[in-house]
Amino acid sequence: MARPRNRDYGELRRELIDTAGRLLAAEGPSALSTRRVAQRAGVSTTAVYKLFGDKAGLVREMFLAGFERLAEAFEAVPRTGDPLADLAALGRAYRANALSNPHLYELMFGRPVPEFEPDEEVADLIRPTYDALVEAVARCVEAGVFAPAEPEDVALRLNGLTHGLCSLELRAALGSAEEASRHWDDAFDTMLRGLAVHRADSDR
Amino acid sequence: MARPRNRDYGELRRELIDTAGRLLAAEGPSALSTRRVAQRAGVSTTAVYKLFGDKAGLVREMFLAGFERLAEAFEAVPRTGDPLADLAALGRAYRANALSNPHLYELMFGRPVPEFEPDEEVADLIRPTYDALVEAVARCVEAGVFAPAEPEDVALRLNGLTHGLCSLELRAALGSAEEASRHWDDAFDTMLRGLAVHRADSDR
DNA sequence: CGATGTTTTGTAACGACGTTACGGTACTAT
DNA sequence: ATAGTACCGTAACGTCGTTACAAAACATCG
Repeated sequence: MARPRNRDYGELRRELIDTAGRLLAAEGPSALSTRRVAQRAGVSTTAVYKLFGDKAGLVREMFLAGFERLAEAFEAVPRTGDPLADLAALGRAYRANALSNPHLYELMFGRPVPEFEPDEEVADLIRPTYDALVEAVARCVEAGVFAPAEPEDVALRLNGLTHGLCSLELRAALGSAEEASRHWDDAFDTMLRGLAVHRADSDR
Repeated sequence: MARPRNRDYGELRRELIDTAGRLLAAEGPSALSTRRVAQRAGVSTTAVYKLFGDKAGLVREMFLAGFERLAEAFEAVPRTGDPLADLAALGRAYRANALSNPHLYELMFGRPVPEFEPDEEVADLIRPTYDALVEAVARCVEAGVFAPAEPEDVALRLNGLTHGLCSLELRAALGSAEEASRHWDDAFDTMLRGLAVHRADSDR
């Protein structure tokens, strides 16, 4: 004697997340309000709270959607016989993803929305994406392209550099697109040269 | 027939900026409201608007105060005969400044307050601090410690890495303080080795 | 089919925010 | 003393996140 069956909310969920993403991209973080998202999707604000609990819940889903996109971009990177080239391709994929979803990137790796802070569960969902990087580094070490080192440590260094460059580029601190590409290439060259096995080490 | 003399507002300005900084550090970006800042300083919200125009004006001053602190930290780094050591010391000063003023750092290099975006004038005030880095790099190149390169380009690479590492550490992604220090040292070692003149280049 | 009880949802409200209009207060120059 | 201007606090407007409440929708049971 009740109404136990919930309707399928998957569609509305996706629609709201999508709407929120477009709103964020179009008008920036200050436009991302539950009211406006609901209004754009043609539902009441209550619906948002029913589905996501609060604004942080909505932002959390956007956050996860962003990581899904990044994971897809990583999976699209082929695994060739050249581990160094694969690693560089991962870096390019990371950069391209950041540039084509700047606001989502800020959401994922900046701190623009004070309502939401990633928790333990979210961290677990993110880890596999990071592991792809670690694994690419491990292949470089195994192939003898890199000097022996802990892949996790090297991945962290590369991640630091990559995130820093993304951050600078999104702030337009890398100049034009061509200049930026040059900076990326140079920075990666430098870092990879530092990681490589070089004769000087064995000479001393 | 008037009241032309303006009182000296310097004190109240500093007090408000300071109060806002402490509020930001204590309770995060969401607590940074003109109302609360004014209340803490014991004045009316109108005073804030009188002195800073709007909230963005206040945030702008906080932003500049943060850069002043960073500039002071940079100036405290001595200029020894070892340009490489000086460069590393600059990196450590940057890191220490970020860690001791995390919210201010977010304000300066993240994007937590959507109300304020640095303009041209602010960029000019910041440049000298960045130039200190460029100059330190130039000394390394001149001394023959680094392979010949444009100091601006190399500085950008180092800035990218440094900012990326700060960003990761502020997100607690670098582990304990000791682990983080090790990561910093390793990352800088790697990058600096990549920038150094090494025998392998001339051997080929 | 209709009654029932739960789920869903829109309306309206609360408190806090940024911002500003307004009116009173304080003070200087005459 | 008075007039006129700078200053400042109060209160308001619109918007925000969030929630209480009541109406509506609907699956189950008689």
